[in-house]
Amino acid sequence: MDGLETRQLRYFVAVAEELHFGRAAQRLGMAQPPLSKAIRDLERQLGVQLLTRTTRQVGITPAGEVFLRDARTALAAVAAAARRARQAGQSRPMLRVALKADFDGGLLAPILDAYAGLSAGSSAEVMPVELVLGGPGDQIEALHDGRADVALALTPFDEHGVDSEPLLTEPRVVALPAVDPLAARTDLCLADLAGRRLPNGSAADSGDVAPPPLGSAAVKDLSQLFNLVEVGSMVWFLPAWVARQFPRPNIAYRPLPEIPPVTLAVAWPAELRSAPVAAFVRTAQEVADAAVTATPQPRHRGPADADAAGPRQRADH
Amino acid sequence: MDGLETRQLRYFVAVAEELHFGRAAQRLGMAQPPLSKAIRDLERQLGVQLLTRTTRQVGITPAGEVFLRDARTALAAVAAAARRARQAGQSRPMLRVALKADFDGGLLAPILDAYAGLSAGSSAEVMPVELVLGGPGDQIEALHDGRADVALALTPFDEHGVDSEPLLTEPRVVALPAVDPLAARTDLCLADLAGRRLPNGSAADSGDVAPPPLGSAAVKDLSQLFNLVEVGSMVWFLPAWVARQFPRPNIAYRPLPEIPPVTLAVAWPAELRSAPVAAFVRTAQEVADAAVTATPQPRHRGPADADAAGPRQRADH
DNA sequence: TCCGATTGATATCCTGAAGATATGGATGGG
DNA sequence: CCCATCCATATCTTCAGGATATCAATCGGA
Repeated sequence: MDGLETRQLRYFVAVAEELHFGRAAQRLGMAQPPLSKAIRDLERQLGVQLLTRTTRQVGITPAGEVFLRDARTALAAVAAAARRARQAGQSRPMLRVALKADFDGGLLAPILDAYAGLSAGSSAEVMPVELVLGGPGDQIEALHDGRADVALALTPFDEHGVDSEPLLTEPRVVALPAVDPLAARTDLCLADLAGRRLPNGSAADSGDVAPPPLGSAAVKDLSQLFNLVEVGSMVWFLPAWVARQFPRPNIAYRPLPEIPPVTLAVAWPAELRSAPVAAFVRTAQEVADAAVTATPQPRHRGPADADAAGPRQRADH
Repeated sequence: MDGLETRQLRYFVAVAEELHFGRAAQRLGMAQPPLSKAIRDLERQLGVQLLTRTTRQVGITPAGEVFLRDARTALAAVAAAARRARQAGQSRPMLRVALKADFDGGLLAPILDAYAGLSAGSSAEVMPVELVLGGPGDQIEALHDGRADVALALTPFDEHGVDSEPLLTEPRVVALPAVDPLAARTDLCLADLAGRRLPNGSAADSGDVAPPPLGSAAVKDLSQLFNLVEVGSMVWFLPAWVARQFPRPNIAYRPLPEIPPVTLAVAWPAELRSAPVAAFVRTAQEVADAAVTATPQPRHRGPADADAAGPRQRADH
């Protein structure tokens, strides 16, 4: 009676995403008829209609929607099992740390140093670190499908299935072309950005003040982002530490009090808190605490930037 | 390259649990040779040795341990996908509430009433309730594999992958045979129970003061438990509300300050917070609050029990 | 030390299900 | 009204999952 196979889940996800049997079959590297049959068998097995097909169009039922969601997480869980097993089988297992390039708040290097330095004490809970930078999806997704053991991510993110501890909170600044008239002003508000293209694609003059995603998947690293900003095709919201770490002559960073601050957090799969992960998390927290309390604020740029890169705050949970 | 099937996971879990190919094959309803081959193929596919076999004995490697854990959760995720899809496909979808019989703190009936009464307001977020009482594992497991949408459970439980809100906290009492000499005393401590058999199976004279599990899977409901206690073969720790709800002539409930109190909580899968679930959770909290603030303490039994069933406290997170 | 019992591995055969190809039928657009 | 599009049906083929029989290695006991 029971016994769903991941193959069936993969097939359904493909069809549900494409809403087109032909394209889904092509994506799966198979012919269309067996795919149709597989989906029909799946529906019969579940006793539920997942898709509505006319001869011209495929739609998804409410039950199909929930199954699509659950199928995706189940597939991620299976992939995670495989990845973690492979990882655990390595003779030199690595602690895989996922992060978005340049979005570490300047903490990555000291954290890695401190973590490596831990080996003097108890060697068992320290292992070599491997950075997971690219790949599909965000860092949290890398945790879910087993590509990484721990992640540095900017909140807010999807907390489902992960535990996390905040490391540091900073306000966000807006990155403008230096030639932009707004760059001459020190106090900006969201309304001033009317007409400029924002990260979420919509123009700023639409009334939404929702916090724009600053980790849009489309832009892979800061270099690309800086290029877009420099040519004036976009403005962007960035954590203040980025303004501190990456001064650029053609880009002006300005504070924007309306935008809520971001928090950099260390996250790991909720089920899994191995000794090395725990040690890494602890180390990260200690480094972040030290950075907040001990570090004098570096000010390499103009006075406006000093405001933008206001005092670091230890994030409170 | 990739493409792990749930069948492979089921096979591995069986072998890893039995540590015996023959028995595992029997459990899976298949012959031993293909099972051996399947496991070997799995290991080759992962590039990792999961089991150590001599001709006489099967052991599990560290990698196998982590894979076993992940495989179990992946299988639960797949099962959950199937169950929830079936559920969502029903023409009259039900809100399935998992709980342990008689362990609802007396809140179940008022919660259900209040929840049903909600339909007057916004009908969309209320659906008929189905109780999930039995089945393998505990209520949290029922959430994980999709047998239930919400659960009432006693903390502490495994919080991984679930969100929860506490409803009420009460001290625990010990249930003794009325004829037990200790029943004459009003103030007991753990040491007094030396020699009696405790729920976790170990005798009380072993030095552990760890909170004994009061939801041992072995005993399905309170009737069985009461029988065991009445014949003097066991003493048991129970939430104080049980003493209030189920007075028994042959059983004495006595307070035991050393045992930490329990909290009844409402829990749901972390990924899933549908409108009906949210409404149920809210209703449960409101009912619990009302019960704590408004209910006069009913006292049907002797003075000692009154102490045992001390004031209800609203649980603080 | 030897023999039998236990247990996993190997060899060979078979069945069924996954998949391919060819084709039909329904629908929407021009 | 016809053609293009797209899902369903029918039939055939292949191969992987599984069964049976057997071997090989190890442990225990006499």
